[in-house]
Amino acid sequence: MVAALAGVSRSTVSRVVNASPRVTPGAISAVTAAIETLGYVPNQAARSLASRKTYTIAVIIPENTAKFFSDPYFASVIHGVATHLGNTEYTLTLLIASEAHPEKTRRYLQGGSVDGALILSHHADDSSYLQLSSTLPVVFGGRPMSNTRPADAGPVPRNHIVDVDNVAASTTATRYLLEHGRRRIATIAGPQNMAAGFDRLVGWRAAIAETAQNPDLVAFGDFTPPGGESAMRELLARGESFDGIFIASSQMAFGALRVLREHGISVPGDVAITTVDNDYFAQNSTPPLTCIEQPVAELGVEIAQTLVRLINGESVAELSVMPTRLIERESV
Amino acid sequence: MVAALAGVSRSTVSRVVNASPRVTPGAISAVTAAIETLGYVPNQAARSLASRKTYTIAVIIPENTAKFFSDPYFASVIHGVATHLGNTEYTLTLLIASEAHPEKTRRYLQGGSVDGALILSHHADDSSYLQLSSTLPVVFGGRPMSNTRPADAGPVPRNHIVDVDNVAASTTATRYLLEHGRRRIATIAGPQNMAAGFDRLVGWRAAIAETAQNPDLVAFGDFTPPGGESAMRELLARGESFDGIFIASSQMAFGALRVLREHGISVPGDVAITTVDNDYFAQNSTPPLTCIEQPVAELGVEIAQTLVRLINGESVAELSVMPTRLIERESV
DNA sequence: CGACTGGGAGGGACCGCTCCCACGAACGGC
DNA sequence: GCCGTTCGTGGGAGCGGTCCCTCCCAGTCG
Repeated sequence: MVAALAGVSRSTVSRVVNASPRVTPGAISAVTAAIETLGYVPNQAARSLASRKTYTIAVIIPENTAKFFSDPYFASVIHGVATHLGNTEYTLTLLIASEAHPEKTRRYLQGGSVDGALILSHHADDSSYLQLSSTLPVVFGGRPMSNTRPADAGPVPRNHIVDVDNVAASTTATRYLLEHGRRRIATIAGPQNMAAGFDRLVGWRAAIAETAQNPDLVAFGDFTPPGGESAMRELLARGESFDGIFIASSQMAFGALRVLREHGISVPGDVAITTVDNDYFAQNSTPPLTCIEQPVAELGVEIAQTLVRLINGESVAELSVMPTRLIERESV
Repeated sequence: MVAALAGVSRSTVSRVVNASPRVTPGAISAVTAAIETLGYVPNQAARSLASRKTYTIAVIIPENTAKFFSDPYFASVIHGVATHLGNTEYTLTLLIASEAHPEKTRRYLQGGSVDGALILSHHADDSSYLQLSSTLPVVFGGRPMSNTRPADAGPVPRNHIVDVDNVAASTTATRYLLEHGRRRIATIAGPQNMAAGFDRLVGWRAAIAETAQNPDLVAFGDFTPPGGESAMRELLARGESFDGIFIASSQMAFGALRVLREHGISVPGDVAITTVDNDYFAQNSTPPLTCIEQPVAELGVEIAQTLVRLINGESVAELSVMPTRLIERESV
């Protein structure tokens, strides 16, 4: 191996590879030369077996990849994560969790293949991840879902969370409609088994509660354009009129807009819209949408930073809430 | 450890964990019980060090994640890959390649962390991956780019490729416009450093070459909606008229449509459109687009299958070309 | 000039698992 | 009843690193 060619011991090779300060320049150059000619790459398995470190971090993503991938939100957050991790010694890996074979994911995570895990967009359904942090450093991007509800099986370990205040954000977006003279405000809410869906409906309700309106103008979508379409169709089919609507994601808003256009309903003339996520859809629909912007990239950075600190054993705040801001466009 | 609690040797534990047939039912139940009470998860590093297998496969994705994620094509292909791998013992991992620190990716891939790698959408720029297959089983989803050009540094090892015939597909799509009476056919081509972009332009040229048309009605985009927008603006700004256009991706077509609408140019009245990728954009734009459909999920399955066979040392065809088909809609 | 000091290099145990080999018991055939 | 098989099990040698401990040698000081 390398040690023989360089004429030194394995210990010295290890020191050179790990940039230990106490090595003679001569030894360093001999070893690097040997590494070069041999095309040597240290075996990660052996290394992590001995050192109990892998320097890789996993982002766990649900198997139903289509939804995950198509949402610019995740792309941006992951970009933020990757950016931060790029400056560290950690490698980022996205782990596709096969729902049919959860033990594969478990083996990977608990078998020491990674130093820590990131969970974005947690569903109420996969409660397994709530326990993960007792085995492994874990950070949730967005509050995990069961925290709203009583723990069903044993105590849930304290989880580290980086989130935005979805309730406040949607209250703001809904009030904005009211402040601009709209009186009957509907909403298209997201999936109720995800915090972003749940909390944004809570926020809408909070704003509506301050008015005399009957809070029943709700339809549900799955955060995708087709989901927004069918939710809007459902809302229109009910025959109740509304002059403003808060839509829980710009992708749904995009789908909903198509339906409004079909029905000859003008925006913002007949119906004003506010939504969440300042992405391509919000910026480029007709008209461009007034929306709540989340600091997506910063969110990613913060999540990554939190996890790395956790791995290093530093003490980190359990909850970090990032600010949002409202961007005014032509849809109101 | 587990062996002590179960009252057997480590060898027997290993046999049980690896489902070896030659173990007494009694021993099996004793070991599984011990595993259960101890919450034992085998250490992957130790295991892969000893067995030289990791049972994980990486999809390498370029750092500029935004483009990658937002393209439904990748989501579908990866879904296909994940589906196939879900039925095997392999775990799928997406490796975000930090371009600023290529050695991190190299260590991960060549350091024995994975049994094989998948490369989707290879750019001409990252030639490093062309050599990867001499170290590791590798399959390219879509022909790697330098294959068109003379090797610049040493011999390129033979790479396994799963692809669609992009040239034929775009020729078909362009001819379709001609067959429907269009006479001046433009194109919005994709990035020329990617095979999908390059080949689709070649295909368009091939169809145009059969006509008397001057083949200069080309603008370039980056496969995204904004890219399609600016390409269309550029095309219109040139002042040359055209009554048909082949757009190399439906996302670009989506952006281009916005511009046509702005300019009051009707589709298909004034300009007919064909494109590639039967995704949400093609199906839901106004009007819905005639397009070439790629068998995206099947492509993923085929890619995964090929890689697993390669890892198992089976002999596999170096090139597998999947069929495409044209779907007629209202844009022509 | 000898003893002390400290930094660089080597030796070997060990990380947790796999896998080969050897051992012993049970069983069947002659 | 003895020997040859077969099958389950245990023992031990690695896999390729890390890291602690020891050793050696050169430089310094009394």
